[in-house]
Amino acid sequence: MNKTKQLLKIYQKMFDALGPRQWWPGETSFEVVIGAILTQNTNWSNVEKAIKNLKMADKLSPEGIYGLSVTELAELIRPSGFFNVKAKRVKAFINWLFSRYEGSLSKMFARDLEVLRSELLSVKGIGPETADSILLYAGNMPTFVVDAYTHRIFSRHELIPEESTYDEMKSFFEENLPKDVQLFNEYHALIVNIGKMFCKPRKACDPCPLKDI
DNA sequence: TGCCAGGCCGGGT
DNA sequence: ACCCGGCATGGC
Repeated sequence: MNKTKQLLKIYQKMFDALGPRQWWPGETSFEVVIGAILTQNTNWSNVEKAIKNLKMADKLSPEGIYGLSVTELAELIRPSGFFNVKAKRVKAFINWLFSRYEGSLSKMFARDLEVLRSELLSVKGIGPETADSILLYAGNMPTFVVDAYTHRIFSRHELIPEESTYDEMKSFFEENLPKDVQLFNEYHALIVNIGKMFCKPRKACDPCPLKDI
């Protein structure tokens, strides 16, 4: 069986197990961008509290965050953990957004995918997963998001080498799947949800929906 | 009650 | 070019 068929079969199994995920949670693309930074190595429920704080303070906008000091921002996003570093990272992104795109996500997303991706990676605090999450889930651009669950699930099933790098895994999916935003969106969402439920660190995956691949 | 969560950076080797 | 410690809250 070729890799494309295999990847689509896995997708089907996950979809059959969970149904559509409707990702990313968030009312606006800006909320998705901020959530992408805040969720770095952090449980989503904690991020929700931080987002809620920003909303209650009426600061969940480029202008709102631009007007906050790093200290004030850190206090609002405290529940998301690593709040001091994340406050700097969010501010770094916002400052860059204003200097490069006049504070406009629409202008930012009007850019070519690969160009924008490398620009995002140049912002301190935005790494490959955060950049790809922003591009795919806030910008609807066809880039595949890789994360810890992707690595854990696919290496355990011996579909990729355990020592694979981020870019190697990203290429593996992009080269063997149709370049389809909706598919990339749903595929990653399913991986994360399957991972949360069945693929814990140093624990057996049973009962794993992908058992007999 | 430790372990884990949708990473990334910077310094040391 | 890797490897590792640091960053921190909240849920189970």
